[in-house]
Amino acid sequence: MTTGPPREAGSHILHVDMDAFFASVAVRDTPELRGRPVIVGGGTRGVVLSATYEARAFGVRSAMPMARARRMCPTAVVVPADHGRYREASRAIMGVFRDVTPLVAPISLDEAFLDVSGGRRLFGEPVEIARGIRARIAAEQGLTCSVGVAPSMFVAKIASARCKPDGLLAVPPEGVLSFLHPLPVAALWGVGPRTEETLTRLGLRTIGDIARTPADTLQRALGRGSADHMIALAHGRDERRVDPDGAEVSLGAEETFPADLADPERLDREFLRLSERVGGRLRARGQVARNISIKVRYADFTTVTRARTLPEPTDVTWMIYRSARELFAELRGDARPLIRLVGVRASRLAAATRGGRQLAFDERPAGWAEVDRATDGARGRFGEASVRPASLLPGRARQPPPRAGPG
DNA sequence: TCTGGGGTCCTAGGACCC
DNA sequence: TCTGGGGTCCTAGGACCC
Repeated sequence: MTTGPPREAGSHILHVDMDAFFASVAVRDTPELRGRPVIVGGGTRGVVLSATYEARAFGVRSAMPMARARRMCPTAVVVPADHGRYREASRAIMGVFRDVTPLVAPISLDEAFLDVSGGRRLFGEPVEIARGIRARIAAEQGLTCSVGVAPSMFVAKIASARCKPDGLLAVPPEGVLSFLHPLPVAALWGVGPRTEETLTRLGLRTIGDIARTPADTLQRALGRGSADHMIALAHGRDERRVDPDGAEVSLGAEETFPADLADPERLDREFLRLSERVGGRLRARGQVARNISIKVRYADFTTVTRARTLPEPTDVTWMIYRSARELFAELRGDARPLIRLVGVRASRLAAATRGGRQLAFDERPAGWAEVDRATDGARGRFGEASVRPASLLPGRARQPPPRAGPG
């Protein structure tokens, strides 16, 4: 999408990022937690999903294994995630954004880019808009956020990160290079630990160092695509526009087991369960997938993926499951026995259309699609737990999944 | 320290076609 | 009979983000 005014006219981009979002929602809803180190996360093999600044003072960070986080901060209050609450707060926050511009591109539940170039006459200068958003979110949600204001998305993103928590930082067009160049390379969006290490080996520590490095040196180290992209950013160039309706590329479900699994029947049931989730979500969104992939993570954490392109796109649980189990069966030959995680993903998504399908005779899509419709309908009326395939029912664990369609 | 679950994007290499 | 080159589709792996 290329909505919005041309770059030359001067874009005004906001990046709004909630502060310690999950943990802040927990503290807001449970006032006794205020001022204490709070960690959202858990599970036997969980990681930290969010931590208050009081917990971060002990070194606790997002994505850190919970066991390590508890050791670093034994006094922390650990609370389980409550995604319903986060979604609710997120909807309200995104609503505040959309009150000032239709050009809102959510990045996650707690983060979005806003193009406010067109709203200046109505809502004032970008910094005023940013102040207004922060005030409304504080008043209506009892939550703080940080906002970066800049001529481009990536500078706005870096700016919001540099003023956390509860901050506001505006970078004017003429200040972009002097803002960027002293920053460490890892501040660039897309530079993670690996790329940082590569850049460090080249003696490049700051974004300014990248800007001063010959292109071919970076291209040899990082590949042409990444190098050119990084050089453009280091010079403050970012052509991306705020795209309010970016289409999803894929959709998946995965699960890490409390203990590693070897039992083929249990693994098979997991693939069925995950296929159900993926199929249900596809159907709820009115989409079909052309490609199905599985992911298997072994006890030693090595991870493999296998994918297959379907002859026809599908949203039928049985088709997804059948692909998944075939891919897994092909993997079993050289697989290590203990498995930590399995996942199912649907990609190459498109809008579902009625009719016009040509499928092999033995695939019986109509029958299975009807099963899905009945299942989805019952779920809608009676809740998620009301309908499960027979092989997922308690006491039926040993029954193999069906091999052919109904009817 | 023992590593979630949701994703996106990029690269390399092979198959295949002209 | 010692081996082109471009384009497209596909898969696997990996880096990265929240």
